[in-house]
Amino acid sequence: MNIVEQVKEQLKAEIAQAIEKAGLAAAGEIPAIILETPKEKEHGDFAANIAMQLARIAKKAPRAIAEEITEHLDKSKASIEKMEIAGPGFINFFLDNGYLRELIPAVMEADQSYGCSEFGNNQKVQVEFVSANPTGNLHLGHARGAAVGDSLCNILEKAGYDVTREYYINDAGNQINNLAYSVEARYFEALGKEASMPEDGYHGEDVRQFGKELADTYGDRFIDTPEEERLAFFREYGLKREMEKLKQDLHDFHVDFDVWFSETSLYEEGKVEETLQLLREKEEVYDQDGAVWFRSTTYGDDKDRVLVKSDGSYTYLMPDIAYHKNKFERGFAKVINIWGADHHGYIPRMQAAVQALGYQKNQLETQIIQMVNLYENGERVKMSKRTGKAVTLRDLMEEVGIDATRYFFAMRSADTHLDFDLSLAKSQSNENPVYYVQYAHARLSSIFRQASEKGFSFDPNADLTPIASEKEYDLLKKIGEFPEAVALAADKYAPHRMTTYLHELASVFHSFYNAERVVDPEDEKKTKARLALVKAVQITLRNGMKMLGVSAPEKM
RNA sequence: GCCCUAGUAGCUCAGAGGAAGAGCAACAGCCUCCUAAGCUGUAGGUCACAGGUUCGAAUCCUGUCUAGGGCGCCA
Repeated sequence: MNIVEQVKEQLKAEIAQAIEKAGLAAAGEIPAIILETPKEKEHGDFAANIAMQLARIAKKAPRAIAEEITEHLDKSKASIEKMEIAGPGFINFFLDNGYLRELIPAVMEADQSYGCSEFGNNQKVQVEFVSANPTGNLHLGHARGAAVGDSLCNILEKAGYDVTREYYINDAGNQINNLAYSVEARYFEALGKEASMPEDGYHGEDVRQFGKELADTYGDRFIDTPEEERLAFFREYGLKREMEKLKQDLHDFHVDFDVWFSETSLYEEGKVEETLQLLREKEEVYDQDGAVWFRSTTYGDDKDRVLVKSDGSYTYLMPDIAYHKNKFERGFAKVINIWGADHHGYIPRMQAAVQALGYQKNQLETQIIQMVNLYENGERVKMSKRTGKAVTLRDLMEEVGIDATRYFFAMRSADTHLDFDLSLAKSQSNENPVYYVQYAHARLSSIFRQASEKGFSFDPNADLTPIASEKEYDLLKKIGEFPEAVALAADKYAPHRMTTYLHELASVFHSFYNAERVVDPEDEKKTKARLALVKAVQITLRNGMKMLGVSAPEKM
């Protein structure tokens, strides 16, 4: 708990005591006291709505209650400077903000771990995200999922969870057979032979490239090999190359996984069969029309779902249930899936499956990444997956850059449709929100360069008493909110709360920067104190940007 | 038809019981001074609509309208 939270707790305790002393309510009747940080400056440093909440218990008008609370409050104990009753019965507290200075050494001490909290109690959490089929390039939707997923993982880690990042490789289904056929077709094509793409083939440039590679390396060697053998080779080759590409693209996007989980491994280890057997024993499945059905309606799904088709093969759901069983067996208290919007109808059946396996419904959390529409110069950019004509993650990184792409995706709540404005993201101007935050960091760095040029050395033990202006306190308040902001973002699975926070922090800093001078050769004492303050800002900003996978430039 | 998302300033979006918010765009100012990719100020709103719950609703409930998406023995 940092000093801001301590002061808040103290103030809450004093309010509770005042309520008792005034005889407004007995100790057991007092509702949880909430202190808000008002948006408006005129509403003080903290505001309490307790008087309104007590209206019914005390059977008095809220403003009268507020009056009595303030009369019985021990101002000396909670560094209260002034109290005002406002609106329907808010009590606005104006504090002596000197205590905020204590944040500076605390932030410097914590350094890279500033922002961490015990919120997650070291609970084991698994986040599965991206998990795109290894059959082509990562497109816009995957890019959004990667940015949101990775940022969420960083946030969860900072909030005190033990996080595993996982990618589920769909390397067992039909789509891999189609990949093999597609590679084959491109291979023949590269050799100048007649070749036709399968109905559901993959038309991407990458697959064409693989065909060329194979033709260059092996010549016409595969033309006479038996089809089965040839396809097996192409399948392996295609999968290997696709995975290399995926990993590289994601890595370059600053997204790395702890576990790459192969669907095939579930089959090889008999996990799929084992899971089906378990469901049968638990009488969660039944046979009908030659197929095996999962009674998902027991757990609120619209209809029962087929697990084994009448031709004996599994549906997609079956290995996926086995996969989730495996997740929980690895000891994760919570499993978070980040899925594309096209999977959203799939949530109820997966939740049903988790319950059928004997786990709690809320142990599985599914976040949906909504659709991304691309705009350029005000025009909607049309994309077609079939022809492989789609904007890829790689395109975005090259055209827009990693920082802007990651920031843009992290900026909006994930479960709403996103209009991605390419022109805006590419523009090197103040219209682009990512620069606002980065510029703040560059300015901070510049201050330290200037300071050292002018002979000031940064002193972590500087006397901080010169820090006393409103702008400085505003900065410190914002810095003090950081761990709470991280924990809240973790609690709501909402990375976009971090971009909001960083924007606010940058804004308070820019405002301070314009109003006050840090490096002042005339006043060494003040300069040293402010350098320490500004160092705390820099640490906070940098930690936040790192969570979003955005770089913190020294110069711009 | 059923289910999910959304509808808040001109535009893009936060806010999810407590005092209507940000960025961009518009308008008016600010660089002899640590980076003007910045700052300061002005203007801009029936929070889609109608009911309900509450001391209090953009926020919760019910219904309606509009937009997008999902509803396979595909993955």
